[in-house]
Amino acid sequence: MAIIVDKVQKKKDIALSCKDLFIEKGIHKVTIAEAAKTAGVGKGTIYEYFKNKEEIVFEIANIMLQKNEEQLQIDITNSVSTKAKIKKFYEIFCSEERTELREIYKEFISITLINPSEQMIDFQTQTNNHFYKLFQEIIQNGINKNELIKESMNLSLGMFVIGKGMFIQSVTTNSIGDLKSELNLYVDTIFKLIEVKK
Amino acid sequence: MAIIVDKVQKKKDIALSCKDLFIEKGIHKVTIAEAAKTAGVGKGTIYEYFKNKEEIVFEIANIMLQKNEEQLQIDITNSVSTKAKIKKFYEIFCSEERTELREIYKEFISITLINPSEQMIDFQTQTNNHFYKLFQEIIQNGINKNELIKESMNLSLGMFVIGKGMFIQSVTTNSIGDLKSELNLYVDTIFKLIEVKK
Amino acid sequence: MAIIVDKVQKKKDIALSCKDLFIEKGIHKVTIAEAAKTAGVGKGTIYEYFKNKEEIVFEIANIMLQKNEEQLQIDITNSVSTKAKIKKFYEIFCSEERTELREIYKEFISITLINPSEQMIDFQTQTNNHFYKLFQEIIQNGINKNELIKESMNLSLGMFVIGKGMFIQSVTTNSIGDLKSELNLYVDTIFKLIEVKK
Amino acid sequence: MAIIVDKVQKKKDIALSCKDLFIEKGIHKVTIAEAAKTAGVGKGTIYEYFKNKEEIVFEIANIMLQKNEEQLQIDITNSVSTKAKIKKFYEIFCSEERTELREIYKEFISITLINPSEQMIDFQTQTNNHFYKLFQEIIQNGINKNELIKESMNLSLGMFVIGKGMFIQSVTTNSIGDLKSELNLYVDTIFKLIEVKK
DNA sequence: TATGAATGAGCATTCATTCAT
DNA sequence: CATGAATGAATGCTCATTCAT
Repeated sequence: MAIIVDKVQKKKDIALSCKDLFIEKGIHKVTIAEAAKTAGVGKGTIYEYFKNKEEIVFEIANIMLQKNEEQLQIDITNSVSTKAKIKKFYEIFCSEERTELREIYKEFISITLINPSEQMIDFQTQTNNHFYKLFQEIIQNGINKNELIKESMNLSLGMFVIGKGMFIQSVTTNSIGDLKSELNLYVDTIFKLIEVKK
Repeated sequence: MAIIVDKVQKKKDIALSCKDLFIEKGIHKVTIAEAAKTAGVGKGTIYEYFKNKEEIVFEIANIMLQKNEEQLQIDITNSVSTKAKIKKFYEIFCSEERTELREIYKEFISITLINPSEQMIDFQTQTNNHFYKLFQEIIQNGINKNELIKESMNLSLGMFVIGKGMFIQSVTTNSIGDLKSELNLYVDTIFKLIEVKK
Repeated sequence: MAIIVDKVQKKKDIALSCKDLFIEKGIHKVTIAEAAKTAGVGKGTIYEYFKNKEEIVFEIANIMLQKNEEQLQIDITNSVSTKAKIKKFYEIFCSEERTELREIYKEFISITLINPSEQMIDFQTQTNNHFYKLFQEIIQNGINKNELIKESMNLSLGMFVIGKGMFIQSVTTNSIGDLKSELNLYVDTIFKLIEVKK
Repeated sequence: MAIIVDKVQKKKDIALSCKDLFIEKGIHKVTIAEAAKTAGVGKGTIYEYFKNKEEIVFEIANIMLQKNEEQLQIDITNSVSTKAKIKKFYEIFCSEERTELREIYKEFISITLINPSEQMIDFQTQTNNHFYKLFQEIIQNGINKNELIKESMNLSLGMFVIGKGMFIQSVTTNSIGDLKSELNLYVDTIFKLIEVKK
C-alpha cells in the first residue's frame, strides 16, 4: 500500500517552509542541509522535488509573485485615476509590504547578471512581460479614457523600467534618500506633461 | 639604496594587464594565480599593490571610467542640442564601444546586490554622483538656454536612471529587442514634451 | 531507508587510523588531505565527524588517555606501598610505553601556551583534574594507612606537578640526563621525609 | 667617510624597540615588516643584525633576563633566611613584575616543544643552568649554615622545577587558583621537613 | 650600510549532489 | 518514497627572506 503524496502540494510546502530562511540569509548563504532541516525533510528528499537549489527559489518566487499580483490587481482596480494606478504599481519597488519580494528579486538580478542561465532569463522574462502587460494596459486605458495623450504609450517602457532602475540605484548607491518620494516626483511631473489638458 | 618604483604607475600597469582577463571571465572566475601570471608578476606582488581581488577590479574600473568620461565629455561638447547631448550620455548603456565597461558594471551591480560591502557602495555612489552631476548640468543648461521647460529638472533623476534600468532590463530578460532604439524612442518622446515650443 | 552508521565508532576508527601520522609529524605538519587519505575516507568525511583538525587530535588523545589510565589503574593497584604507587604514576612522564602519549601532550601544551583556546584549556583542565584526583587519593590512602604523615597532603600538588615540570625541563633543555633517575631521586628523598617513622 | 655603527648597540636598540610588540602580540603574530617599522628601520636592515625572527626574540629575552637576574640577585641577597631566598626565587613565576618575562618564556617553551631547534635548546639550557646554579647555591648555603638538612640537596632539582611546573599548570589549565599561594604552601610545607630542628 | 620590492609555497574548509539502502 | 552518509573540487592570502641597487 504505497503512500500517495501530492507532489505539487509537497513541493509548495517545502518551498514555503524555507521561504523565510532564503529571504533572511540569501540564496548563496543557505545550504541544502539547512533548507532540508528547516523543511523537516532529508536532503535527498529535496532533490526528489527540486532539480537544484535555484529551483527552490523559483518556487518561492512564484508563490510570492502570485500573492503580490493578486494584491496589485486589487489595488489597481480600487484606484480611480491612471496616475493613482501607476503609483500603486511602483509600490512593488518601495512599499514595506513588498520588502521580501524585493529581497528575492535582488538575488535574481544578481545571479542573472553574472551567470545568466537560460532558465533564469526565461523566468525573469515571463514575470517581467506579465507585469509590463499590466502596466501597458493601465496606460492604454488612460489613453482610451482620454485621460492621457496618445504619445504616452511611447513612454510606457521607460516609465515601467524606471521603478526597477531607481530600486537598483537605491540599493547599489547611497545617492537616493527616499525612493518613494523620488518615484512620486517623477510620476507627478511626467503626468503633468502627458495628462490631457481639459 | 633600494629600488624606487612608481607604485601608482605599477598598480595601473598590473590592473591594465589583467583587464581583458577580468572582463572575459568575470571577477569570481579569475583566480589570483591567473591574474598574477597574466600580469607577469608573483602572487605576492599583487598583494603589494592591491588589498584584495576586488581592489584590482576597482582599479580597472577606474581606468576605464576615466577614459570613458573623457570621451563622453568630448561627445557632449561636440553635440549642439540638449537632446543630442542626452543621447550621447545614454551611449554608456548601449554603444558597442562601451561593452567592456558594461561588463565590469554588471559585475559590480551583481556583487553589490548580494554582498553590499561599504567599499563597493562607496565606489558606486561616487561614480554615480559624478555622472549624475554631469547629466544634471546638461539638463540645467538646456533650461538656461531656454531649450527646455524648467520642470525638466524634476525629471532628471528619472531620465538618468532610465538608462541603467533599461540596461538591466535588457540583460536580465529577453524583452528588449534593441536597447538603443528603445532609449531613442523614450528620449524623443519625452523631449517633445519638455522642449520649449517656440 | 538510509544507511545507518555508528557515528561514535566511526569517529574512533578514523582517529585511530590517523594516530601514528599525527604523532610522527605533529598536528601542524599533518594536512587534512593526508589524514583523510590515511584514514581511507574523503576530506569531506573528516568534517562529517570532526569539527576541525584539532578535534581529531582531541579524539586521539582521549583514546590514548583512556587506555593509559586503565593500565595506570592496574599498575597502581598492583603496587603495595604508597611510594611504589607514586612511582608508577610518574611513569606517565618517563616510561617508554608512554612515549606516544607524551608526544601528543607536548603538542597540546605548545598550542595552549600560545593560542589558549577555551576548548583546549577545558580539555587539559579535565584531563589534569582527573589524574590529580587519582594522585591525591594515593596520598590520602597513604595517610589513612598511617604510611605518610598528614602534612603530605600539602605537598600533593607540588609532587603532582613535578612530573610535568621535569618532563618539560627534559624536553626543552639538555640539563636532565635521565628523567627517570631524577624522579626516583626526588621521590625517594621526599618519602624519607614524609613517611611515618615506625 | 664610512659611517661607523656600533653593531652590538644597534642590535640591542632594535630588539628593545620591538620588545613590547613581541610581548603583546607573540612571536608568531609579529611580522618582520611590523618589527622593522616599529624599530624604524627597513626590513633588510633587520636581517643585517639578526639571522631570523627568532633571533630578535633571543636578544629581547637576553636583555630581559639580564635585568631580571640583577634584581633577583639583589632580592636574594637582601633576604636573610634560606626559605625567604627560595621564595624570592619563585617570584619569577608569579610576581606581577615578571609578567613580561613569562610571556616570552611561554613562547620559548611552546616553540621548543614542537620545533626543538638546537639553537633554542642551547639557549634554554644555558639560561636554565645559570638559574639552577643560583638555586643550588642557595640550598647549599642553607646546608652549610646548618639551616637545612644535608638531604635537601637531593630535592634541589625537584624544588627548582616545581616553579616551572606550576607555572605551566596554571597557564594550560584552570586548575590553579592562585599560583603564589600554591607555591608558598609547598615551600612552607617542605621547609618544615628539611629545616634543621634546633 | 641600508633598503624595500619581489616572491611563491602552502592549506583548511564548505557544500551541492549522488545513490545505496 | 525517503534518506543521509560520503565525497572532493576549488582558492585567496600571508609573510619570511632575498638581493639588486
